[in-house]
Formats: sequence, C-alpha cells, structure tokens
Amino acid sequence: MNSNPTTELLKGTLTTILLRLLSEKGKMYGYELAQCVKETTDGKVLIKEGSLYPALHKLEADGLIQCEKVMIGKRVRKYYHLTPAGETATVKAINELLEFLSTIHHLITTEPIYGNT
Amino acid sequence: MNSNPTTELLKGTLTTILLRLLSEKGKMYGYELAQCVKETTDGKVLIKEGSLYPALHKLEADGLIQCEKVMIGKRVRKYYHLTPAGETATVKAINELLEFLSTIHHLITTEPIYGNT
DNA sequence: TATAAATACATAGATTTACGATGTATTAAA
DNA sequence: TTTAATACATCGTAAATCTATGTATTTATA
Repeated sequence: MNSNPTTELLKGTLTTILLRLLSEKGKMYGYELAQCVKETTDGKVLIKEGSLYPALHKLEADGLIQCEKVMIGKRVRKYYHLTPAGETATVKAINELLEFLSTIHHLITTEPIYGNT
Repeated sequence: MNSNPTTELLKGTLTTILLRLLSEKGKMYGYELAQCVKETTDGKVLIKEGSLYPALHKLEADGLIQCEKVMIGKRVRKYYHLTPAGETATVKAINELLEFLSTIHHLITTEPIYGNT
C-alpha cells in the first residue's frame, strides 16, 4: 500500500531538504515547507504530516532549528529557523547529499568496474 | 552507531543498483556485486552482507532474477541473472531513480518556490 | 606451517525513517 | 451550511538496511 514511488528513495533526504529550505528562506512554518516542496518539485515529492512534524521536532531536539510561535487570528503558527549549529549542519548535509546523488548517478549510468577475476 | 553517512541515503536505491549491474554484466554473484559497487564508487558505497543477500533473495522471490549454482572447488557460488520481467523492471527502476536524483538535485540547488502568501 | 585475511554464502534482531490513519481546530470558499 | 484548505499533532505500521553472528573454503603471510 504505497502509491508514491519516491517514498523509499526519499529516506535520508527529508531532513536535508528541510534544512536547505530554511537556509534559503530564513523562516518557515511546517505547512509552508510541505507546500513549498510540493510546488518546487511539481508534485513529485510530497511530504506528509506524519513525516514532516516528527522530522521538525527531531531537528529542534537536536538543536539545529528553533521555533517561534506566532498567533494568526486564533491559530498558532510555528515559524522555524536555523540555529548556528543548524547552519553548519546544513552545509554538511547538502554537500553529502550532492556527493551521494553524483555517486549513484555515476553508478547507474557508466560502465561498472569489474569486481574480480 | 552508523559510521557510513550514505547508509540512510542508500535506502530505496540498493535494488536498482543490483538490477543495473546485472543488466550490464549479464551474470554476477553476490560477493562480486558488492565488490563491484565498492570499486566503482571508490569505497563510497559499501553494500553489507546483511543487506545484499536478503535483497537478492527478495528479487529472486519476486521473479526479477534467477540463480544458477556453480561449484568452485568445494564452494558453491550463485550466479544471478535477470529474467525477462527483471529486464523490464530494471528499465523502469533506473528511469525512476534518475528522475528522483534530478528532482532532489533541483530541490536543493535552485531557488525554491514560495509556498504561500 | 600456523594463522590471518579474503572469499562466499546465510540469518536474526535492532534501528531508522517515512507513511497511513486519526485527531483537533480555525478559516475560507462553494 | 457544508466542504475544502489551513495548521498543528501523535500512534502504530511497514520497509529497508545494518550489526552481529555463524559456517566454511581458499589464499597469503609471518
């Protein structure tokens, strides 16, 4: 029961994506992050609430992001921003992810090296 | 306790990598597949036995690969090759993975679209 | 020649990650 | 007024990989 083919592929990239968006925009709330990913990827990557909020809480617990509660009418909105540690972690995570993407691309598009014999 | 930074990123890509190598080489055994990935990626992607053999067994159970046992001295070696269904699945998996890599690359390197407001 | 390293297979249990389902509540649109 | 969108949250599940462990043969090394 998994209609989204990118579900498994997304593993390990979600946190980096969130950090990267916060790094670009400075300040975003959860729902906005999900909508932004949806629009930027033309609906190809959909971050669900069941993934999004636990991921944000973990980043906060790890000290990489901080939140600021803002009342919009009667509704609470939580704006997140990177901490200094988060900024460092973001650079590292993006570089690692880019290198990984490059490595996998190389692996599935070029002639592989023969293992042994 | 996870010294390999690509461990999480690798999720969802392992099967595609195995299919792709079998597609290129025609016939390979498990240990050879792992060594090939290690050498081709210059040690950046390491497939462990605990991932490799269950993955191969699953591909076999799904009818995408078949194995042929060959005795090397007193040791059994299992050569795997793609079935016709496996060849079809390989093309599909590679295309999906390439599109995913492209989508993520775009997401973390270009100016994101503003979600709302 | 003893012993370590490499080759080659395998599985059980733990961990991680994202998702589906579900819940609450406000606001805007039909 | 009733549906959809906004906006937060959590629980339990499923899937994937890893660590650790095991067996056994072959090759290299001290």
